[in-house]
Amino acid sequence: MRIATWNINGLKARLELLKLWLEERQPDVVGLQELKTPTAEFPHEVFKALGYHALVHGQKSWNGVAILSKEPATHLQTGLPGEDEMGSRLITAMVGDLEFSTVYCPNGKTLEHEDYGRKLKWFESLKAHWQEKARGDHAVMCGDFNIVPDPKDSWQGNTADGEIFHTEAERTRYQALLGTGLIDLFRHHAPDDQAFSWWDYRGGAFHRRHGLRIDLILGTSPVTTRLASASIDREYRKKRGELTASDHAPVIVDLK
DNA sequence: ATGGCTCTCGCGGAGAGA
Repeated sequence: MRIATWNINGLKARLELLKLWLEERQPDVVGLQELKTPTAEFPHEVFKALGYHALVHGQKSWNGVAILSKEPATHLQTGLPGEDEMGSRLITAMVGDLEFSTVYCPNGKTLEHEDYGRKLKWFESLKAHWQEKARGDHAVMCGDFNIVPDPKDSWQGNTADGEIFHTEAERTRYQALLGTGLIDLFRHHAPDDQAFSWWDYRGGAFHRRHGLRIDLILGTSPVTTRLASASIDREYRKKRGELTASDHAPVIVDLK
């Protein structure tokens, strides 16, 4: 079973590249973030033609998440309880025996901005939500977490510690989420690799390897026993002909 | 030291992203 997460930075802008990627990589389940599209405008027929069902929690202009799956999924949760004012950032479904949740975590903007405190609170809500719900043994939470888990996950290494995305306060909340029983599957598979999932559009960051690993697939312990491989699909961070890329690459995990 | 690019909305230029 192939699962994946991808912040596509606008569904309409990325639709043709997303279709190419689905056809080439053939994931069984995908969490998408930053649709920037209202739920009612989601083009279900485009994905149906490629063999995918979709569950969508959209919004005009910003945010928005969706789950694509080859087999029909059973919807479990739309939106993070108590955090509606933060926008459309969570959707969860059962796909076969796997509980699959995808999240678009708040950015926070700057340490001084009021959104930073809201980001920290949102993570506390996410942890509480994940902890209080009864979970199946096999559960995955994937998405754009907007936190660099470890200095190794930043091109700047530990020199970025203390900056937004790299603060103790953010990392403490991320660790608390893991404390509910989640494991970073890429890191579990490749303990020593430095690999990034996001590169700034500006300044040739991608080619200079100035990136961050902020797009993660977390899984419960039973999921790690099924882990066959984990990778970041850098090829799809590249422009393809006239098709522009997102600033995020897809992350892919294969389960036995 | 700063901004460097791309997206959305909507028709000019601003806000957001990370």
